[in-house]
Amino acid sequence: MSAVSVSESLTRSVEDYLKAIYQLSPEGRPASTSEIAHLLALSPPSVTGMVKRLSEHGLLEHVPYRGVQLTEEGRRAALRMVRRHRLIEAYLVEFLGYSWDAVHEEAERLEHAVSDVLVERMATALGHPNVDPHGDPIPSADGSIQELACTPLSDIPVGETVEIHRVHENQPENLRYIASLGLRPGVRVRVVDRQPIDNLVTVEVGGEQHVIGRELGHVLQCARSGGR
Amino acid sequence: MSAVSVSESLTRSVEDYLKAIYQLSPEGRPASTSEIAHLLALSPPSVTGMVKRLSEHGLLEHVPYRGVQLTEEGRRAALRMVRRHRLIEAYLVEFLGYSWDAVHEEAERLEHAVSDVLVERMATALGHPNVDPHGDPIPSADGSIQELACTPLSDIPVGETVEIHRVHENQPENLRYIASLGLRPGVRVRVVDRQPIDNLVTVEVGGEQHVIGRELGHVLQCARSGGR
DNA sequence: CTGCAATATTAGGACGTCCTAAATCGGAGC
DNA sequence: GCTCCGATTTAGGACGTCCTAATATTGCAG
Repeated sequence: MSAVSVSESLTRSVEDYLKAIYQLSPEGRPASTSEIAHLLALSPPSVTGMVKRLSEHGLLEHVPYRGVQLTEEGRRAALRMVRRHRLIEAYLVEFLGYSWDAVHEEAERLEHAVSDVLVERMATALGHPNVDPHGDPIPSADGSIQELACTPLSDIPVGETVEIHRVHENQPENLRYIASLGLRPGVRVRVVDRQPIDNLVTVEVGGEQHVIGRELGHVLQCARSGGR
Repeated sequence: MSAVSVSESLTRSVEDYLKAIYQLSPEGRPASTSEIAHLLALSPPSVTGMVKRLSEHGLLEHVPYRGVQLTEEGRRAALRMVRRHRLIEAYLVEFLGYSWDAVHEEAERLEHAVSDVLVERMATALGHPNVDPHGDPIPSADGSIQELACTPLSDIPVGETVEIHRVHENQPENLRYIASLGLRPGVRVRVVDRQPIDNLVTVEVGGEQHVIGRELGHVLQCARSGGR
């Protein structure tokens, strides 16, 4: 009844809404109008209006004043966009010399323009990677995604050594700063100190020590279990 | 006064109109409303309306009932799209395993989504080619283009041997047929016969003979000068 | 339990793009 | 030189997306 219609060519706006709602709650918890509006840089009334249209099309469910949830069909469409976005990012870094701070903006436009065929060609050229340059998992073509358990660096106890898995940041400037500290997915860091106020964490990475603030501490998502 | 404004982010539709008008008359002869409407698969009134808007923005000049011509600014914007389109086609064929009949549709969408940076990265990866997979010249980044003199195969006299330079066709089905005859840019063919009625031309290519009709005879653009 | 602040929705409007139907123009043939 | 057909433009309207201003709801604080 709904399986095919995902590919009935959604507009660019619709694709953005679905991806935003998915990103606000991958688990399916309702997302609020204002969260969506903030993420998409739109006014709340615009979101209310679009949400109404999308729920009529069966892509999400809207309980007025209570938020929206993707339907199964909406979730499929959203994951399709996430897959495109992350594969495009990976491709640009691998084959076209992009740095990780520049790929987001480019992918944000390309994800609406590439065909399924092109996406799969890129995936093949890349050897079907599981993660993008920021460590975010790439959903498979059939819509499954494996979110691996991560802990924000802010929550790692002093003395522990962890591996950075994901860097949850899109702003180019911030990404360049993070890279300048030697922090990127796959790097191991040791928490050597924590200040009780402001939750400042001192980490050792590649022989250097850096102080990490609250925001960056949540951007850096780590795997705690020492074993690879 | 107008040099910068080309990059003031034109909409997808506007980009399509400019490219269409350029393609209808690279030399700058006026293009008619109905020609444009036909090429873009729109109704003539839609074209009239858009043309009015574009001429107010200084991208073209419209003399009512007499057709439209691109301004210098409009021509620059159009050539930018042509460059993107043809480089994307070349890239898809070279690096992502596309065949020449599949690239047009993909490039038609991507040309609106890629950044200037990405276009230049692709050009670099390709070694700054002069022509796309159909033999069409790729405008340079500064907007110059070298159209080389071509003669339709239909106009080649019997007995002459020529090299195919360009294949003026977008339809995948037709392109596959053309390829199946061994006809593509760079191939040499000899005209062995011509029927006076219907202008059917018999050519020899790769040891085989094929009869070429009027339409295909104009699709195949050849270099007459025997040299190289 | 009531009232207020925060959040969400409705009302009303703009803009870009497209359409069909109706009017108008321009040139070819008489 | 007039007439008429085809090309073009004007008129009027739909749709998707967005906005601001005004209204409604929710839930918390007192």
